[in-house]
Amino acid sequence: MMQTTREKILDAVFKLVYINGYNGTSMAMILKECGIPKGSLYHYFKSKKEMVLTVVKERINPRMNEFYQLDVEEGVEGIDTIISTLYKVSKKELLVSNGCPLNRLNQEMSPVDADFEEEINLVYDSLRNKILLLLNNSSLVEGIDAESLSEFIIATVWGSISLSPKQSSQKRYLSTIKHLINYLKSLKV
Amino acid sequence: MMQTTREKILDAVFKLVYINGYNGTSMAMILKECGIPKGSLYHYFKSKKEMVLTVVKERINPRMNEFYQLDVEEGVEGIDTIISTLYKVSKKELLVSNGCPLNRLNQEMSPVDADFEEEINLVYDSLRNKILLLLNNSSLVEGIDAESLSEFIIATVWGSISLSPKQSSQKRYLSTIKHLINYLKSLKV
DNA sequence: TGTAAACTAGACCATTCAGTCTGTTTTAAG
DNA sequence: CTTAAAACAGACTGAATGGTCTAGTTTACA
Repeated sequence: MMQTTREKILDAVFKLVYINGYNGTSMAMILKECGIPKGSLYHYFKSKKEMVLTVVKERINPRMNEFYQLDVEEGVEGIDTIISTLYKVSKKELLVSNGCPLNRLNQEMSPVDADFEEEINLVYDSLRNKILLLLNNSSLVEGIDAESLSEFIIATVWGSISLSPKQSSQKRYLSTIKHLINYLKSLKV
Repeated sequence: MMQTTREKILDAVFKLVYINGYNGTSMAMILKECGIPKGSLYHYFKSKKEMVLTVVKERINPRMNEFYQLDVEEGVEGIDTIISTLYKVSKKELLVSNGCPLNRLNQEMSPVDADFEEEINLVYDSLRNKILLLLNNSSLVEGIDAESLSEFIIATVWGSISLSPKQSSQKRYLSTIKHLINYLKSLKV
């Protein structure tokens, strides 16, 4: 199936912003990457900002949901779904190469632009809520607050991915995740 | 004591880059912030890049060491020093407001510039090595690898700080750190 | 006090930036 | 076939970018 102009643009923007960040990516770079003239691009998006926000919605958000498959399964303890997802994710190389695209943009844009903050938090919240749902569907040892635990899980995964983005080896990342899994297992009743 | 021109520049750069990132901070902004004319500034630093790298060395690095006081204490289990430092750090508000300045710059610049990557990794490594030293000075339950545990600690703390930098409340951050402390305590023999 | 070096000062420069403008071509509907 | 809208195309614009240049001023020391 042939890719539409709009899709070509979004793919190029995702790729370049993932590597160079928002301010590090110029319109000229984007135009060159997707080989589409300026007039066409501005036909689809009214500004650079709107374009990148669209990438968050239509590229990064689905990607996050694809990576972190965290839906409630019949007859499976929620926390076991989380653990097995963590295992699976730790095997996927591409995620680690430049850190988490959402987190990267979050660091750069959220402190400086409320629209980005809002859009990025939507993705983050949906992820956290899925984890929360799974945790509430589990029997945990007493005194464990599911909400703060869901934050902890996300914080640790994101922290692992974002540590020294360029050279962080798969192995290093994996051994970090093992500690998280280790901790989660200790919370099962 | 009076502040030198060079110090004024570094302070302004630290502040602005912390908020806006590297590419989001222009020379014009820096000049305005510190009220120093261009010619003077370029007398001290030959380029924007050199200037920001100097900020990493002379502002961010000492700041990290000041925040994370992780030196070996006589007669104290290393892991207890880590735990009490985590407690202390979680009470310091300023760190959380815009995330960790080192991590922020890391996310933006490391994938794109080898000099930044190197300089930032120096700070990160010194922190990790301190933690490693403390862990090696502790009795941990069997099967725990101190090296990967030190990575895990940093990943979790950085992840906690960087999650939704703007609005992440102190409370939320604190409850995340509690899980880390909880885990660390479970590893004491 | 003479003088070289350190520092201050800001006008100026080429380049790049995001975004606009004015057309041309293609598509789809009647 | 006609026609209006959607899409393509790229030259052009004003503002902002990092950095240079040529001065003037202060400092430190001989």
